[in-house]
Amino acid sequence: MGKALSKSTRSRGEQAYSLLRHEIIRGAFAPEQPLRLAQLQERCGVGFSPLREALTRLAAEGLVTSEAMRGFRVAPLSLDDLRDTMETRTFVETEALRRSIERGDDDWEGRIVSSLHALGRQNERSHPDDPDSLAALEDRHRDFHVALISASGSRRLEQIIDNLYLGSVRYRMPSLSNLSSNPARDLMIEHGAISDAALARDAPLAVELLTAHYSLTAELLIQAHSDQLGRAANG
Amino acid sequence: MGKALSKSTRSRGEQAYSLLRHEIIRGAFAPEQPLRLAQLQERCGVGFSPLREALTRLAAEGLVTSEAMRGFRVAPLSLDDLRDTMETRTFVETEALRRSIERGDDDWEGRIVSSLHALGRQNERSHPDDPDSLAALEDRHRDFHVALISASGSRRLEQIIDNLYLGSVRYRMPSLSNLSSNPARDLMIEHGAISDAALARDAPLAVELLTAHYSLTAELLIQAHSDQLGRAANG
DNA sequence: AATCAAAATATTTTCGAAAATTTTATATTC
DNA sequence: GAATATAAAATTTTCGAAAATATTTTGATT
Repeated sequence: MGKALSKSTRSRGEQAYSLLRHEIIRGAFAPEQPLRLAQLQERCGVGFSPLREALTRLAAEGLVTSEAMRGFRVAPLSLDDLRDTMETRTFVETEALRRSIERGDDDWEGRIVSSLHALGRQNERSHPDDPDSLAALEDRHRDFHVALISASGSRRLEQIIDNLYLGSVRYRMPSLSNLSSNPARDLMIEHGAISDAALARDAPLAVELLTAHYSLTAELLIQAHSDQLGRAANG
Repeated sequence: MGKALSKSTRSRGEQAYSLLRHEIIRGAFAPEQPLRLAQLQERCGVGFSPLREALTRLAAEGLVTSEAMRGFRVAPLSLDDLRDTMETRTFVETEALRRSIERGDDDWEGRIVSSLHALGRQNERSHPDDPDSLAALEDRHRDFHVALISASGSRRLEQIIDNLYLGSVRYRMPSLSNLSSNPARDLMIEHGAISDAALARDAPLAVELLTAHYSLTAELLIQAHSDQLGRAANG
């Protein structure tokens, strides 16, 4: 049997999936907005079947809602969900961090160091006015947090963390420039401190710093969105 | 066909989804077995499109794997995954239990009492030789554990718990008769003790009992499956 | 004007054939 | 005989029309 290098055959359904995923995360659609097939067909350039598959998958992941015979909508955003998501994230990720500190090997340390470095470089390069660079920064940020917990030894925890990240990233996107330009905050210092504590195998400190990191993020996001969502409800 | 009184319009895709979900949980298909569309089309009585949607959703939930252009398979089972799933379940559910004990109101207590009662009744009624009654028992068992954590106040934790239950139930099904007929174990006493501790708002005790409950279940399942999976690997 | 039913329109959902891809079988070469 | 190319079969994936269902509009009645 020939071990030909597998040509990455991305089906149309997967294309549609990742495109829609991106657009929803980016905030290209309003929350609760109906996602009409005909419209999406034009936008994505694929037929009904792969489109419905993509939407079904996104529904299972929580990015869209579906009602029988009434199609799909963009999943709603709410302050309660934001709070819940960030709290749950903290709860699960701190456990995964503890386990990683316990079990992590040289490769794990390498992943932390290199992802932190990449995050720093992208941070220098990024500019609040350039959406692409901010999206890249968001990706590096994610990579760093994934690296931190990448030695937990639990596939299940990793999956949960991945899904919770997905649930929280939508809240960050619209106001990311706000967050990163917050003068009272130096994200790189926070990340560096977490990284140091993890590499020093100081689990209590690392957990405390990660918790503080997420608490502060949650507070800022809640503040940003309580205005925004409140305005939308009254306007 | 059928009486036209259906207000709840279940689409064919949803029918196919819940049918396949059941069959996979029941163990009607072997792990890693390819799920051929033509075959399933006959079995479920629906066309390609709703079938693929159902499979896509099952894949997102972890019951099925999918590879581009090579279709779907029943998700594999492994000892590592079993261990991981039960450990993660314990970690998440004990937290949800703590919060429920903290926040639970009269309705929460009512749900625990009534679901425990229903579990006891079904337990009397069930017979190891009757698969239907065992499936019903499994459902009542699930209801009880859902009731226990139903005042956590966290939709996210509930979702995670739901998915982890789904990930573990397949390991229990084939050998459920083995488990329930284990002479060294009285499940009703274990459940009663957990219920009592929860209603008495004794969080540490309730958590300890729930942990022990899951640990014992995990041990028995691992024992049962290490034989079975080991045999399959060597034979 | 308000209410209701029926028609008209819009949208989702399903079906089955056609296209694309993988897998298996067959033939060819060295 | 092993390896490789080519053809045939099996299977997945996609498309667009048709069916099923939801939503809006219309028009008649009170």
